[in-house]
Amino acid sequence: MAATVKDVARRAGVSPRTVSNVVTGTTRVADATRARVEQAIAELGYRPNAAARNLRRGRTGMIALVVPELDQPYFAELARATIAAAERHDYRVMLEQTDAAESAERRVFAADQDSTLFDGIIFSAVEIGLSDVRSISQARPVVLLGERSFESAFDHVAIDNVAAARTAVQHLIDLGRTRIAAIGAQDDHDTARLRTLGYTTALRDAGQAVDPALIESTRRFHRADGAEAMARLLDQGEPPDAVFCYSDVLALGAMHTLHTRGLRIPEDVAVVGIDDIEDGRFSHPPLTTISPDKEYIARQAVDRLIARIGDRELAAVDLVAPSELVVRQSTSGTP
Amino acid sequence: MAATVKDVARRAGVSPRTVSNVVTGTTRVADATRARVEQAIAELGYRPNAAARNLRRGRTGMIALVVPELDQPYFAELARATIAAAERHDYRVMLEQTDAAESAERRVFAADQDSTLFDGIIFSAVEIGLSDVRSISQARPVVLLGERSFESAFDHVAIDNVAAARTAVQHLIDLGRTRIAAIGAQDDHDTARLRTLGYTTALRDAGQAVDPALIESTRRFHRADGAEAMARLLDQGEPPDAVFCYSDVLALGAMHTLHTRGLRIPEDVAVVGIDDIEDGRFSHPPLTTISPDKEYIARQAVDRLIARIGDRELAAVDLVAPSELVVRQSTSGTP
DNA sequence: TAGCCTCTTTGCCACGTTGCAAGACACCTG
DNA sequence: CAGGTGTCTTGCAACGTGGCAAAGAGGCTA
Repeated sequence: MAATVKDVARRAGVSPRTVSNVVTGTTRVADATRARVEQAIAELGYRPNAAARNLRRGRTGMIALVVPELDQPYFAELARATIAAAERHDYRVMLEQTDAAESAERRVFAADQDSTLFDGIIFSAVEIGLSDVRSISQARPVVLLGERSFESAFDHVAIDNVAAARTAVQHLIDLGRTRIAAIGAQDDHDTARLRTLGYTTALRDAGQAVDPALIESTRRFHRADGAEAMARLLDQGEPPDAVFCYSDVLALGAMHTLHTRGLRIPEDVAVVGIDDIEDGRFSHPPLTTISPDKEYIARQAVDRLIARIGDRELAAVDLVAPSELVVRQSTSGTP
Repeated sequence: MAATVKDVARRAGVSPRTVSNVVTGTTRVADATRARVEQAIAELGYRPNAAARNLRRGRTGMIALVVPELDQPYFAELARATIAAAERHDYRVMLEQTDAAESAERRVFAADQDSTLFDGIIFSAVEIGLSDVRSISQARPVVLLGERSFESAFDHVAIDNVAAARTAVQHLIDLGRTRIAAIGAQDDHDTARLRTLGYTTALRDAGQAVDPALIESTRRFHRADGAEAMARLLDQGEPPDAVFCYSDVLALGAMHTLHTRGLRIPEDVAVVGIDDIEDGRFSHPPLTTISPDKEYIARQAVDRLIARIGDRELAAVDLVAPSELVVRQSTSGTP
């Protein structure tokens, strides 16, 4: 049986309350007393019981970060940044994976079940619908990451996806490319929709026609999806001379196919992605990408969530995270 | 204020105890009563309070997985598998990052502080020393992942690193390579040491000399470290014709340098890694690697940890996870 | 119809902690 | 030396749940 405040108190010859005062540091304690208590704590190896503390305090000091897949580099990097941001508030982060739409429901439900385990939730899941979020939000504060069509009701942090996509495509246009494909479109995915909008807007602004045959949908955002989409594009009559991928991982998959087919990057096909994951910096060739400020996103999301935990009545805000084009050899040619 | 069992009980016209019986399902409850209680739960949006439940039950249903860096693909994939394995036992996984040796101490300490938050810990951190683990292990069950020189004292799951390294290097020897370099050696890292042992053993068994100049140490296991180590190897007089990297990420970094220097893979330099991360399947060329069974590792670690939570007196076991060579184009030539 | 048995439901209490507010004590000022 | 001030310590109670064992209800057998 682990030692409790009572045991420590007995050993140090003080009341349990004083032990608590020493441990939490909220109240003034005489140096001599503190020393005695600390020694007793050390001797007994006392550790505060988190469950009891949580129960008494009415909060757990934990927030949940819900992502589709932890082993997608973007989310892993985001998770890392989120954990770091939460740490500064003395909060811990519990990671939840939704995997896929179907599974997501189950998970979200599970998260809701054990809800009292978290003080708040950061959702970076794409599959979750408005009603799901709403039902969760009744119970506890929620911050959403990524675009949402129903964003106004909740705190929300994202890059400007239309602008990001436009910038990426404009970069390809500036290189003189005229058959620019897109990989990653998804009708039921808000972020993807905005990126498609940015893509078509950029083309139209440049006076280029939008060819639906050059817009490839993918079921998910995996390397394999990017590879398959690229293969489909190449199997059409006239291949593209550039491709804008809605994520770096898709782009890496697309490049895989291009290599396999013996096409040169960027001479035959230029490739640009979004996310700026580390893989892209070391791929062959290194990947041009739109780099969202993940630290900013994580920090804002955490700060906002914790503010909301403190005051449930705060008005919802939309925060736009910075993002910038990072040009590497997948578009700019071999150095 | 959230609804409690008392509120539900009042509404359903039963005692709080009956509500608890319905929720936990441990005791028989008449169908009519159950229906009434469930309706009241739904109406009030009642959710069990995790803190109170943990306090009463004396366990939290959470385990910690401690890894160096979550955004290293291997650990992200391992985390994913661990979360899935834990889920089958109705356990949740809390992820902790140690980042680096120094930071690790702080984290481990923090984990120990809040110790009662977890029922057990799975350590996949390389920087942690025996004394650290021992101090933690006093408080709660621990399972170690990866090689340890002090393994006998704790439950422990790992691949056979010597055999894995030998297999990888033997593969390069079989291809006729004669100047086989190694990237990733670290004197103070048990896993790295065993891999170096496997490397030298394979060379000696094949009658090849071990050239210390071909063994590159790296401070960490990042892409950049692999890239730099490869550059150092190439800057020496005679370049290697093959390189065995102690992780896929190192290998991807090494390939980056090879591409930059205009060397062909595998014609000029064959590359093999360890970990079988997804990146390697889509790199250019796809990476030959030793594939450890991550699902096995995660499952065994979780099963073992939970068994130990149930019985603290279990004898420590060493479990060897399967691993196999996966040959791709980074060694076998362009298809 | 009494007695026994099984199935349900319940009351009591403790898990370990901390908020609150009062109590104890020493010391200082006038 | 009384009164006051500030510092430090304490007792009490409650957070919400579930283990235990006993009480209650209803039905069946003899």
